[in-house]
Amino acid sequence: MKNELVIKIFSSIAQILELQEVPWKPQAYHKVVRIIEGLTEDVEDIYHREGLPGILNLSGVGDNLGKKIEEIILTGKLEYYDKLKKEIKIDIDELSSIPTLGPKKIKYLYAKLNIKNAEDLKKAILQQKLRELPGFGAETEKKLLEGIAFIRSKPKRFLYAQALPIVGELTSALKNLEGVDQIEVAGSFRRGQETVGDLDFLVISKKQEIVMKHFTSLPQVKEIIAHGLTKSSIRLDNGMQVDLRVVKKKELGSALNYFIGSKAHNVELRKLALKKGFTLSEYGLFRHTTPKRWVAGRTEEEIYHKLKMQYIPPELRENTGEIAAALQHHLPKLVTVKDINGLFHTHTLWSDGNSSILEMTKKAELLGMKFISFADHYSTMGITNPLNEKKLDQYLKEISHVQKTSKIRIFSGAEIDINKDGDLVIPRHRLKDLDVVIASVHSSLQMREEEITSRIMKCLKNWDIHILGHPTNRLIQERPPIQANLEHIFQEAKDRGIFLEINTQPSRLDLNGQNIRKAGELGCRFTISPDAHSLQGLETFPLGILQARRGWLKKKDLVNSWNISKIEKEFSL
DNA sequence: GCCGTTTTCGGCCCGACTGTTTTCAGTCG
Repeated sequence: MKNELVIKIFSSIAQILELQEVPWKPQAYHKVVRIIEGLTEDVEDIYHREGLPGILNLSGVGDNLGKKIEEIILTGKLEYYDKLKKEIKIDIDELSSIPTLGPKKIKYLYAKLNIKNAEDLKKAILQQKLRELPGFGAETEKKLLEGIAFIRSKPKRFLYAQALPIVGELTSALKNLEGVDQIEVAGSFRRGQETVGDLDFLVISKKQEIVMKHFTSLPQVKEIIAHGLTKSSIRLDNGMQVDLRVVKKKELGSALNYFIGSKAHNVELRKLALKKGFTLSEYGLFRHTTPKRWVAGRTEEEIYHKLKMQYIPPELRENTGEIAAALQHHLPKLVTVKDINGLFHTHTLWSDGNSSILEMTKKAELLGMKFISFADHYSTMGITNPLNEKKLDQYLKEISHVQKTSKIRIFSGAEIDINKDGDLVIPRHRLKDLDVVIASVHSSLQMREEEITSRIMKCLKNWDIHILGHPTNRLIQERPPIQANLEHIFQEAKDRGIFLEINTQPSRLDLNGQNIRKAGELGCRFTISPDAHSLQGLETFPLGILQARRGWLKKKDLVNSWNISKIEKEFSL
């Protein structure tokens, strides 16, 4: 697990080099950071499999940076970085995290006022020393002071599911405004990223002034960061930044493309455009003539079309091979929410859920599902109010009872703990009583890589299970994934015909898009599993579709899209 | 520091907003 370390060290180096006004090198480091951020596997895994050549294969990585990555993988540090850090006495990471403070100002402030960190800066501002310097004024002091307060109380990134209602709220607040013809959300939210840092909106309007005035005076606005005619930025009460751009109808496609990103995707797309004799900006695709001539930009589709490539869905735009695939017309036809016929992994009052089997079934029906699969806990953890052998019989009886009057197919099942030794905590002969068997790790999450890998492998090899539940056990921004060798696990799951779960609990999203793609390339198949403990919990399943799409999955890769008889056959029912 | 169907040298995405200027540099996305 070295990606984060490489990212941290390289970002820091880039900032130091920017400070030293070294030309071009910072961009090279920044570029590699972007590449690694979008990587579907860890550089350490690549290195162990393919050695240095595998690292050099990454775009933007040449001999020099390749060897530096190798050093970080092998030693956990980088001599060049340690040396650079000694040269500069400044806490560059802290200072450059302050909004509106960049390398030029940091350098100048160090030279003039010996400011080395945020604390020094705060003192200097309170003594009103900055405003005496050319290029600085009272307003700058105020902005920087606010910036320091902001980084000290900096909110984490928001979960996708937390951003979702905010997007809905802001959309309806702006949509009905006089002069707004269309509104679109862009940014990482539009790409379905599991967390979002800020929100980007685009509107088509001829009444820019009115729109911007309304936007910056919404009741949720805590701070106005920028207020212009085409671009404004605000911060909401909850700390989230929201940007709004007003664009012309003719430019909506190119603006959307630009602001949906990712940045890495945009940079590559612009380079590709250049090669083909165009320039691409948020204002359109232009033919390289003098004067340059507008050729596309009303829609995203026409831009990709003019570049002689397939339209690339936002979820794929991470510069991880989608541009090459689109040029060859090899993009997968991604699964959609409409393809989903039913849901796996739901809990009821029989363990730690909040609703009955009947209520959950009705809700699934209301969501347009053709089947639902229950999976109450079979566990040794008392806190989940788990099933035991006796309860299991009653539970199965109630499922059959509800099935009699239900319009949709109900699959029985259980989510069974994988114990420390890699065995399921249920008598083996009882497995045949269940339609769907989910095996999950819930305890001893701290085991070393070899231990936890062989624990899960043993379960996959020796037990007749259908689904491996939340395979990495991570909780976004709360708990890291288990240290298992996922590649081995994915391979075994594939060989044994075991489905991998895409758990759609908002803070799990496990597997995530990157892991899904890796497993999908090995030939694995998947379930969308809301892991619902309530009626509302069932509604989270579209979050899993976003991850599936980010993992390049097609309809047939998700069991949820199959018809009932095919599922029954696959699960030997 | 990287990269190459215009190049192994000479390029490297590009425009809006802000504050402090009075035409622009710095920052950001």
